[in-house]
Amino acid sequence: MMIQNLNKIERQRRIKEYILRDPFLSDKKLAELFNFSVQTIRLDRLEMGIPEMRKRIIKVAKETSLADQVKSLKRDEIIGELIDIELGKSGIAILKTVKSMAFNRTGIIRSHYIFSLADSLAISIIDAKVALTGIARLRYKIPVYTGQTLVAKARVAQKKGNKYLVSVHVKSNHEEVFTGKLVIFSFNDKVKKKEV
Amino acid sequence: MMIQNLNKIERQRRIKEYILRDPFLSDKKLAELFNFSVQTIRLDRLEMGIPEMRKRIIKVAKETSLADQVKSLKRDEIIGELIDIELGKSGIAILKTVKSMAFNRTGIIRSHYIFSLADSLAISIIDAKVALTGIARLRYKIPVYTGQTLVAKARVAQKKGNKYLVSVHVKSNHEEVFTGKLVIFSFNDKVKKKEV
DNA sequence: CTAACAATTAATAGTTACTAATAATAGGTA
DNA sequence: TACCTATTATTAGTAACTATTAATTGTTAG
Repeated sequence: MMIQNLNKIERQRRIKEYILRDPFLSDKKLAELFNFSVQTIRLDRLEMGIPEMRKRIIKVAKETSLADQVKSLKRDEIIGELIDIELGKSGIAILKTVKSMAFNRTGIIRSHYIFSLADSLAISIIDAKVALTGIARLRYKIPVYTGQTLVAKARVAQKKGNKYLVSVHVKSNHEEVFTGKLVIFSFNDKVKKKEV
Repeated sequence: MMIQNLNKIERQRRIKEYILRDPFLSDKKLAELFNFSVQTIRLDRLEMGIPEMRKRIIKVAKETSLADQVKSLKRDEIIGELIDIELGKSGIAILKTVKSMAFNRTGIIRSHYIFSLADSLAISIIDAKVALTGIARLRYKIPVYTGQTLVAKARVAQKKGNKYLVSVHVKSNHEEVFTGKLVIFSFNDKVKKKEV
């Protein structure tokens, strides 16, 4: 019974994972995968409160069918729009958040979009051919929801040789939602022309 | 016959429109909407080559499903591919870097792509409905160039209530290029059952 | 007027992927 | 031995179909 029980729990854990990764798996397919009967799989699903395949598919479909309209964002749009910049000193960028940047369930913007905004702004204010992020400390203070417009302000706080300390503050409606401190290294690989 | 014919064509045009706008309409619902028999609706669908509701839903779902084999570039370019996961414990994801993720001048992958890989992996191993990044400490150790494949390993290092400390290590060719420590908070908006 | 034809509806059998309930079986444990 | 858990089997019923054949209705050309 002990061994059986453990097996059962382990099996259910794996079934859950499989379904999470591939909601299109029917009970029959799962039964074949795990070499258990269809009935056992069903019992497992019931015990875990996982709905049948067709309902799972409908859920997945609904989550996105409404969303789409707005297609894939161009990568550069992740960066936001540079609205002001003083090379070597500071810069401001804004990003209008859209549905595709958010978790479907909650409408909360995924953290890496905010980091992308901060990071690209920080890099773009460095007055060098090449700038690379070395270390970053990020703090997400308040969740940001789809539709909110983010304003990022970056400032070079310190400079030692080719090492810059840049602080970035992101606000939405005058409320700070994110702060970050980035250590960025600059390199002047070859000839340095005027500017960008 | 002329009038009938026109009606038929008109009806089919409208059915097509309805289905386009709402792929979840079954033949029965369409029959009710148009006040024709289910059989007529079916014939119309067949004549127009429109698949049945369930297939339409599957199509919609697959277009955006994370688990989908045929991955939509946009999303996967950012998130990478989950290749193993043990909910609540650890996970592995890989990301094949491409040109569009890099700076043109140097071919070095922009840091936020690496963070995105790490961050999404960290979030996906949290066994909760909603997980949000709160704090992050990142260290970029070696530049990554276009074409390199990144392997990210995340592990829950600590858990206190709904606060998780997740460490992520990203390697390329067995060389560590990035490490990060993320503090993630989980939320169960709709509590169902307790587990584990 | 009627045979022909299109459009529509009905009827029937078979499919998939289930739910829900009940029963049977194997392998332990107390 | 009686009980218990896990597993498997069986049966009836559901939605939403496919595929086929047949019946009905309406129009119209000869």
